[in-house]
Formats: sequence, structure tokens, C-alpha cells
Amino acid sequence: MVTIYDVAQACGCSSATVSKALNNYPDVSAKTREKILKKAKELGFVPNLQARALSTNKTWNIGVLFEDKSHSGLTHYFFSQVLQGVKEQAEEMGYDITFISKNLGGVEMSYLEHCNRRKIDGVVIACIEFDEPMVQELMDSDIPVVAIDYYSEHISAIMSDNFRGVYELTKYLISLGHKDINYVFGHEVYVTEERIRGFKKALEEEGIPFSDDMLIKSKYSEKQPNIDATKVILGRDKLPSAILYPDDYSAIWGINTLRAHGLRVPEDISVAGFDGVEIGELVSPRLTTIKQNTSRMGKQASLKCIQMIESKSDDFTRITVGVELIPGKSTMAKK
Amino acid sequence: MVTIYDVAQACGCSSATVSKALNNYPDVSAKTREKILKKAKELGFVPNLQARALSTNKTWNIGVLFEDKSHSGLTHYFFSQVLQGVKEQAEEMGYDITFISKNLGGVEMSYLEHCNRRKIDGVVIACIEFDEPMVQELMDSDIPVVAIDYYSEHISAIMSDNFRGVYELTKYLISLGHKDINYVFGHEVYVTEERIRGFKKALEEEGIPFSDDMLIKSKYSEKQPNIDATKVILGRDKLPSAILYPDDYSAIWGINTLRAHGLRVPEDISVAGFDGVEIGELVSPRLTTIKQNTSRMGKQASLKCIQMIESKSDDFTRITVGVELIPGKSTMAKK
DNA sequence: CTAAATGTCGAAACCGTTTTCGACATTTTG
DNA sequence: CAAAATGTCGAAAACGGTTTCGACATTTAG
Repeated sequence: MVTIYDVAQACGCSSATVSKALNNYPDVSAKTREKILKKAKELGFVPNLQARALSTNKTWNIGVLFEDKSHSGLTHYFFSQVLQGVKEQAEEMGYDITFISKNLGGVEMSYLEHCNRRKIDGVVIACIEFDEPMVQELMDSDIPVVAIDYYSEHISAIMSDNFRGVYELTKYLISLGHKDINYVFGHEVYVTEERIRGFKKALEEEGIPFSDDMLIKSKYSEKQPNIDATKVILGRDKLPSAILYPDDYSAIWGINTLRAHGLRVPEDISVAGFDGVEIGELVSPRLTTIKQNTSRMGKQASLKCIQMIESKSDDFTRITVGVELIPGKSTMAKK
Repeated sequence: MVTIYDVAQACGCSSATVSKALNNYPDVSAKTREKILKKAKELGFVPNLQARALSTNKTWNIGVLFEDKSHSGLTHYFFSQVLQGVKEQAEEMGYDITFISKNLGGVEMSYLEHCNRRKIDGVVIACIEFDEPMVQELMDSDIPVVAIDYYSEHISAIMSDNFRGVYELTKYLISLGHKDINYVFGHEVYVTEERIRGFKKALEEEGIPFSDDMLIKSKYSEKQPNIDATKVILGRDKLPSAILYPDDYSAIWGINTLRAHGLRVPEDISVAGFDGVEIGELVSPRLTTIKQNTSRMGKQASLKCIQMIESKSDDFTRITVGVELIPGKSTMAKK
């Protein structure tokens, strides 16, 4: 391995000067700088990031907390796109991203300790159980943290405009003549609350009375709970004319369940999803859904995280990313 | 930040002894070890990985090359599962994974240089254009490298049993009475060659003559090429009774194209995919496909990479991961 | 022309570990 | 009991950079 000392020797100068030349310090003459850069390239010098980090205390590394708890791989269909955004933006700005786990070098440890050992510059948290004490510990630390789809007073966060999403979706259904709408919703976190708020708001604005049984509790991205929720609806005396599901996958399971029960979608009942993952395009009928701008969410997360790192400001911000209504063929005007 | 020196001072011993105690060296008495460990915990000592890496030359870090060139996100549906396997296995063995890009700290560089700066211990390459000179440079370096779905004489690689996959799929179709089978195949890489070999072998064993026009060239995971390929088939005088597509997505686009042409699947024509991603389950008719064991592929990649790192052996191995036929409803017995 | 300002460089300390090797104390062996 | 072996520890160098501060040379100001 050729070091800064080798370059110094080859140039007949000190390591300090080499370091300065390489880092564009002003106090090195153009001539020596030239010579040093040339020699460095010639010798194939590659700076050692650990050594540099040791003295600068900056690793150009942002950690990502991302667990596929269900091991279903399904959560990936949404979050892997977010992750791609995180990755692209970080790379563009010169940062690497590495996953934070509970094990380093064979030693079990908390997420925070992992970050501290690696001297991670900042962290993006996505797709994880935010209530875990370990996650909270990390968010409470003084490492810059950006969360995706999580609400807290003292943390920067990126979220879709969930309120507006469901609001617009519901308005759209109402505009198609639907009044009897059910909303199968995911587990109770802030994101879900916002969506339900959007649902109620749309109903209210259109003068449709809300009642609790319009809401059916389910889970995000899980098969059985959504099949069960659908069966609950099917067991009722009077069927709604439209159903919203927590996400696109759930909607598809819902559609399959409705069909198995002899109902046609959208002729007998309209169905909409949420997320706007590619699958909605492929399935027939093409799913009506709200598309989240996953790439933008990821990029914003990286951007915000890096801003926090570089400004050393610990001011937190909540950034809302716009969503888009995708009218498909799984919904139609009520007859 | 509390360092090893702080611990040493608090214990009234030298930093060397602290280091030894922490790393289970034999030449430190049980008593002092106890005291050191206790004090270290008390003071909240967290070892600095960069400092350690500087002297041990080991970073507990494996790099991952993973580019979503098409930006479609689609490649992710398969590779994100592989990646999950890579991640899980690496984490279990104490390694972190970080993505390798062409930019570090705002400086453009090759993948190899990136690895060298970070002193990555080893690399897993997946989902990338292997022909790129930069990728070749990395594979030719003396960093341990494991590739996924790539064939080369001097590189360790993980691959599905592609030959057997298409072989069994074809045999299955033949067992359903199909003789007139077309194979829409992806771009020409080793994986594809193997699959075509499996296709031919199955035909041969069943005494069905092979002809070149049974093969239609297309691309993996891309919409238009597969629609086009399907149209080529539709334009022929005599339609086949079954079509194999390069992957599940392509199969679905194929099905949609066939339907748009008035054909029913599977009644008029049988269709099969490849990969076994979840979407095949959701779509109707449920797709007949070959399921690749993505998780296992990823885990094997990490495992092999770490073995190479730790044994310092540069012997390369090719590991083949078994596949599974998933009979669905997109194929049926020929009438 | 002298004093001050500026430009260019290097010695050395520092970042936080690991590891070698020798010193010393203690125990074992003969 | 002396010699040898063993156990326990620390000084110091090494890993590969960055950065401060002072030295010296050169240019500018007065």
C-alpha cells in the first residue's frame, strides 16, 4: 500500500505538504502541488479513509435502519424503492450507505452502539418497528436521524401527504357516485391516522355521514388480515359500493376474496389501493390507487440527513411529499 | 468520547493491557481483566472501529455492487430479495454491508478505488452490467469477490440451477401434452444460455424436434420487448400452444398482450414465467413458474465471500442453488 | 532601505487502536 | 536452593492520515 509518506519521499517534501496539496490547502505553491498530484497518480496513491476518519472524525457514511421483520419480502416492494432513492441521493453527494444491524464483528450490540463504533455520520430509519427501545435510543442520541413514515416531536421525518392521498381518493370515489364506502385500514400509527382523517374529511365535505362501521381494522401488506377484513364486509347485510384498502397488495387480496364470493370488480363493487407500486399496473383490472413518490421520499431523506450532518444543526423538520391519484379500472361509476 | 486510555487510567494500568483484556488475550490475569471490563462498561467505552481497522487492516465490511440501471424498480423485485439474503447472512456473521458507488466524498472514482479507500474486506456483485470495464477491474483485483448470476473462470459465483429450471418447466409442459412450445428468452448472458440448453434438452429427450424459430429474443424485465416478442408470435401462421417467458413480469405482459388479441390463457394458450416472485401468486391466473431461491442465493453469496475473506484463500467456487417448479393456473393440458 | 506582510513549507503532535518485545515477579523443576 | 519456566504487564512503535504552529524566504509598504 502506497501511503502519503511514499509520495512525500518521492517528491522530496514532507507528508504535511502532500496532505495539503491533496486537500487543496492554500499554503502550497502551484508548482509543488502539481508535482505532488502527478507523483501521487504515478504511484497509484489511494488515501485510506479510516486513517483520515480517525483525525477528521468524518466517515462519509450514512447508516440505514431497515428490517424486513415479516420476512415476507413484501414490504420490500414499497421500501426498496424508497431505499433506492436514499441510495441515489447519498451517492450523488459523496456518502456511502451501510446497513445498521445488531451485530458487529460477532459482538451483539444496540443500533446506537453500532453507529458509534462505525462513527456513522447520520442515520436514515425506514421500515422498522419504531417503538422498539433500541430505535428510540438511537433517535434520542445526538446522531443526526431522519425517519421515514414516522411522527415524533423531536425527529426529522419524511412522509407522503397521506391525508391528501386518501382525501382525494375518497373524493374521487364520491364523484363516481359512491356514497357507501368502506375503508379497510392498516395498523394504528400516525400515517394511518392521517389517512383516516382524510377519509373523514372527504365524507364530511360531501355531506356523507360518517359511521364507525365504515372503518375495518386490518394490517398493511399482510394477506390474511385483509382477507378477513373483506369477509367481515361480505358478512354484512348491506354491501358498500366501494372499498379502500390499506395498500395495493391488500387491495389485490381483497379483489380475489370478493371474486371468490361471486362479486365482479368493478361492476359490482369498486376497489382502490394505496402506494402505486408497479403491480397495480399489471393486475387486471388495473388498480385505482394513490401513488407515493417513493424515489422522492428516499432522496429527501438522504438530503435532509446530509444537511443535518453538514450544518451540524439539529433542527428537525418534517417534509411532506406529494402524492398522485392514479385512476384505474378497479373503480367505476356507481350504477 | 471515552477511549482506551481513559479506561487504562481509571484502572491504573496501561492501554496495552486494556486492549488485551478487551480482546481476550491470554497474558492478562483474570483479576485485572475483570476490573478492566467493569470499568469499561462503567465509563461507557465504545471501541473506535476506524482506529482498530487502521492497525488490523480489517473493516468487517463487505461491499455490494448493485445498480438499478433501468431505474424501473422492477429489477428490484427479484434482486431486493437476494440482497435481503446477503444482508441477513452478513449481519449474522458480524459484517456490515455498504453499497459501492462511483463517488466518495465528492470525488469520482472507480468501484475498485472506492473499495480500496474504504478498505472493504470483500465484495458481492449483483444486478449490474458485468461487462463494464470498471466491474471487470474490480473482479480482477485481489479483493475477494462473489458474483451473482455471472459466469467467469476466475470468479466465485452463485447461480440458480437455470438449466434444470427451464428443463423441468419444459418437461412439465410437454407432460401436459404441449409439443409446440415457444421460448421468449432474455438477453444473451450465461444464465440465458443455460436456460436455452435446458429447453433444448427437454425437447430432445421427448423426441420433439427443435427449430430456431421456437426461440424469440427479448429482454429480462422489460415491458416493450416482451410485448413485441409476443406480437411476433401472434403474427405467425401457426400459434404455439405454450409460451415460456424470460421472467414473471414478462409473462404477465405476455398474457396481457395475448388477451388483447382475443386469446384466453390458459384455455387457448399456456404461459409460464420464471423467478417465482410474489406477484405470480396474486395475478390471475396464478402463474406457472420456476421459483428461484433468492434468499438462499443471497446468503450463499455472503457466506462464500466471508469464507474467502477469512481463509484468505482465493480459490473460487461456483455454487448452484436449486429451483422449484410452481405449477399454476396459467398452464393447462392441451386439448 | 528597513520593517512589515505574505507565501511556502516542515516538525511534531494527534486521532484511537494493536502488537511486539523486553522487564520483572512468581512459580515450577531438578 | 538455584535455574528455568511461566505469568503478567507496559513502553513504544506502528497503522495512515490531518492540522497547528513556527521558521524561513520572499515580496510589499512606507
